[in-house]
Amino acid sequence: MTKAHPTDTSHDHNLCIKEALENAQKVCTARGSRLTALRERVLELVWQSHRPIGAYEVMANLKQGNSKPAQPPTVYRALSFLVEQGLVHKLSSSNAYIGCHIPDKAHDSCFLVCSNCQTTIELDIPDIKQSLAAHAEQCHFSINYSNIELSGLCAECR
Amino acid sequence: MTKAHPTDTSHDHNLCIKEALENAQKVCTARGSRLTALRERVLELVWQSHRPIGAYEVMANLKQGNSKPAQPPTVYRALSFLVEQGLVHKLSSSNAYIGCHIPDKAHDSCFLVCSNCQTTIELDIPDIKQSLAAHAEQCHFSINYSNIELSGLCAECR
DNA sequence: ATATGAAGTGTTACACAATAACATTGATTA
DNA sequence: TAATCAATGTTATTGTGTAACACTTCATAT
Ligand SMILES: [Zn+2]
Ligand SMILES: [Zn+2]
Ligand SMILES: [Zn+2]
Ligand SMILES: [Zn+2]
Repeated sequence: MTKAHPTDTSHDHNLCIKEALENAQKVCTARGSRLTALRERVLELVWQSHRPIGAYEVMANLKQGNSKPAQPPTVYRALSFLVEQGLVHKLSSSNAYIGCHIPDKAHDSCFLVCSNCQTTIELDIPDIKQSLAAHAEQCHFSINYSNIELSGLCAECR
Repeated sequence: MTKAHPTDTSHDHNLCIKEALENAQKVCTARGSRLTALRERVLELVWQSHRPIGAYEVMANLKQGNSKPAQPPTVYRALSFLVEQGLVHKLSSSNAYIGCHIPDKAHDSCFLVCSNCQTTIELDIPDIKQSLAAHAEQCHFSINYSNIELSGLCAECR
């Protein structure tokens, strides 16, 4: 059973959100970390769409919604927690956050960001990591973290 | 003749700077773009070391040196020009800039950033790009720009 | 040479992104 | 229950980047 791509506009996104929240609960329970109401709410907001969302946008949504309004430190702390737990990734080229769909699996992320609609797909590509490590080794360089962000056009937009 | 790696602390860095400035002149002349005194000075400051430098650090150095002090927009404009011309790359994960050593050659960059000393090596890895493009194509995604930043330990630091 | 327009730089003010420091609240445990 | 630590609230500040407009410099055409 293959999963629908986020670029498939007809997919049931409520299911994406539901799964993400369930996965988060599982992951946090397993690790003994606390997914508080605030953190869960922020995670839900990050999962609003398959486009990266900025910290201040999250904050604005908190204010609008039924949640209590929050200041920047509150939002950044929640986001930091989610990133630490691997539930959310940060895209440094746009200072924005996106939910991870495989938070229970250790992986090196590779993001495809559509330059037209911002829809973002996360790929887990072990072979690329191997290849990069080999190249790096030739410079006597050992990799321990990779940040790969590719921009282009998604299926819908091209 | 192989070139010394930036991580080789005994290399003649004045030569790096000299070559970078010469290359810049060539590239700009060939393209009919203007490498003004300010832009050249900023490029020289970026090439101060093989570590990425922030815009505000460049600005501070301009103030200290014999150059005229400059405001943020001035510095950012110069940096933007240099990035457009491919003379400098921006590392988004650290909001910092580093000189390109192959500005005359179209390439997709891959950066190895030492997490201990920040020394950064730029690799041109066409095969990785091919591989990434192939993976992306499976999601019906076409890549037109890649940002790859790897952190780890360089030869000196590990 | 002089006018004209475009490109580059100066200047001020502001917007957006992130964190420091400290107070308060809530959960856990002795 | 008291003590303790984790989480959140609050205020202020730092860091990063840009908008808008004035002024200067350079290239080109008359
Ligand atoms: Zn979805
Ligand atoms: Zn992920
Ligand atoms: Zn050097
Ligand atoms: Zn380069």
